[in-house]
Amino acid sequence: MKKLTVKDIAKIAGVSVTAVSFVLNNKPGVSDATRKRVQKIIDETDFKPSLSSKKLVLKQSFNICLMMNAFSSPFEDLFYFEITRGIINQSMKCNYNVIISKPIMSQSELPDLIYSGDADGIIFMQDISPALIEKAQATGVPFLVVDSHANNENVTSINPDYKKATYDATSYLLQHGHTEICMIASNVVPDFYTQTLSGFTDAMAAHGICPHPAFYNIAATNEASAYAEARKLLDRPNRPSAVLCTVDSFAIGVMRCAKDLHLKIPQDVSIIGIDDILLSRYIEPKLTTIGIDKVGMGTLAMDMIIQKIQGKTVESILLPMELIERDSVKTIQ
Amino acid sequence: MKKLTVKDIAKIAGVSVTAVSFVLNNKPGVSDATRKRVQKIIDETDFKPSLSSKKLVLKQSFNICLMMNAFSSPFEDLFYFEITRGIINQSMKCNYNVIISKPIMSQSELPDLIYSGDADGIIFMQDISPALIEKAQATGVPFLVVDSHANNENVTSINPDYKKATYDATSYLLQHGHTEICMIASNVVPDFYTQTLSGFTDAMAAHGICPHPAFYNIAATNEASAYAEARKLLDRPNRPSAVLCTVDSFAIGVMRCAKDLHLKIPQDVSIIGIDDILLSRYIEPKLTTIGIDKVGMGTLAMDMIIQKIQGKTVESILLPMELIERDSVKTIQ
DNA sequence: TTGAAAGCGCTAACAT
DNA sequence: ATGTTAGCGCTTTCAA
Repeated sequence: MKKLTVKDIAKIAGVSVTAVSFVLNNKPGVSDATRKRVQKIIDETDFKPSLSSKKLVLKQSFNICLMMNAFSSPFEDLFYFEITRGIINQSMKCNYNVIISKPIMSQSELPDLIYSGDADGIIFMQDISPALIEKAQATGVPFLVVDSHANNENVTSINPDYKKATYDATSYLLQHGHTEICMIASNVVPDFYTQTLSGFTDAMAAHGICPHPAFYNIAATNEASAYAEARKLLDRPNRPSAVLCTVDSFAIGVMRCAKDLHLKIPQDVSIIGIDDILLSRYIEPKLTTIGIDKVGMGTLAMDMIIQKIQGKTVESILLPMELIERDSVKTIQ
Repeated sequence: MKKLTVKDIAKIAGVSVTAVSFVLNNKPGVSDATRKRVQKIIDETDFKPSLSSKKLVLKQSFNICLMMNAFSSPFEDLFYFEITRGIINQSMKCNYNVIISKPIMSQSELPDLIYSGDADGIIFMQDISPALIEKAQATGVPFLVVDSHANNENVTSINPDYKKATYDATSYLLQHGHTEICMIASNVVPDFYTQTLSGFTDAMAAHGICPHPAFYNIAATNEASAYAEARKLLDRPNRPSAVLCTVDSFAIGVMRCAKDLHLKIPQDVSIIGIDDILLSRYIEPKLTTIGIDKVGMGTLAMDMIIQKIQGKTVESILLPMELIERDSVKTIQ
């Protein structure tokens, strides 16, 4: 059976295509009687108007491009995966599609679909290069950044409050009697590094402790390098009593290392992370960490990008994180 | 600056729109000289043709709809999440977009985008109801099912060989000296239940063992119910020496239960799963399981749906699974 | 309230 | 090889 068009419906109903269009889009300009009659035909024939043509004439795609960083896509990274779930769930409610893409040519170029007018808005995930921001701005397509770790005045962003999270994690450790605390931070994104660093030193200072740089000048990029750093840190007599990881995946590396060194967690070392990825509650012992509602972040991102598309001004937002107490930190006397 | 169109390019280059269209689509019909000249203008102006209009005239959307059953269970998601990664990666290479959606109104209705001609093909993930299959067939949009757990003649599907997987898991246990083996199976999908059941009993029979129905008439639906079943199973003197779970997430529930009962794994109970989800290699002890290349499954799904879209006939495929030996099974004398 | 008709920006059949 | 032109299926202006 041939696919029906507005023309067909108009013919069947004995009205003009204009009337059909008005009925389809709930617009005034048709009498109640006509509207009912047309609606009946639409229902009976189960007619769904073609989206392609609507998009063409409206110059809207009803697509949101979700741009992931080349290295950690939502489907490689459990943290972003949960945010993505929120984005997609919300997109369905808003009648938008989300198209997952990534920058081409080493992150400095937007994909064609942006230039082809096939996206009404862009959600960037994770840190974004200044070059990419510039390109995005040049297109005029509304965009925002989720978890950029940075605070750029010119860019609408949704960020967890990592500084406070680190402050809280450190305070938690201090409250449990730890003073020999090491921090393994991620230094891939400078802003993130700065935020976590000051969160850490501030909390230590609040307890009158000025940590030795060797205790916090420790950077990792992933689980493996966190393992390597932990090795240097833990494999000696005067090891710290606690290690704070600014990313849960690092904490998982540190835990693996501790086990390999036959150190018991938390009896021999306490470990705390930040992020609360899915794994954290399943590893042994369950990881104490600072978490955030990631699905909610995604929902928020979708709502905000739609606001921007509608031309409203949208403010950047800093989201609070919360301590999730599990089994990887012990109190020391 | 106004968005350029083929007309503009044609005017600038002093040729017809046909020439521009041919150049854009690498089609014959223009002289080399013209092609070069037009291409130069295209490059200089950084012109990208509108996709909406192309889609309208070609009656193609270049979208693949990925239909997921549930966004609920994080465990199930972990399995499909890796398949999705394969699908999306491959879609980018093929210049298709994947739009993630789910059936509306309690799984019996396809989303509007299918009826609006906004998807060239559908990939269903997980089991699919006969009603939904019928609806999909009625639309005429090519589709296939990934991990349907079933073998429907009329539906192109990609399935892991769960029967053989269960057979292998059981054999592995038997080879390690276990005879008192319990199986916790998933009974939400009848076909899956049947396959795993026969895999189990066949392997037992091959070793001359006819297991008591109480040892395999055990069904669960998720981690929590697997925990509950394990409780009944393990909390008694004559408990089995090994339990086989037809889904890794069940195994995780069983492990949690064993720990709560102060049973050591694998010293007191051996546990084996099927699926090899991301968690399985991180829990303690690392779960021995039967795995499959899930990203590869996704890649394959994308390739197959494109074949179908191109009108080629595509055969259903049964994929082999492989034993992944880790730490949750011990040898008994 | 209604309908005719002009596009939206492409592709491709057809004429030159 | 090149240009003219008729759609694709909608929305919306304008006239009736």
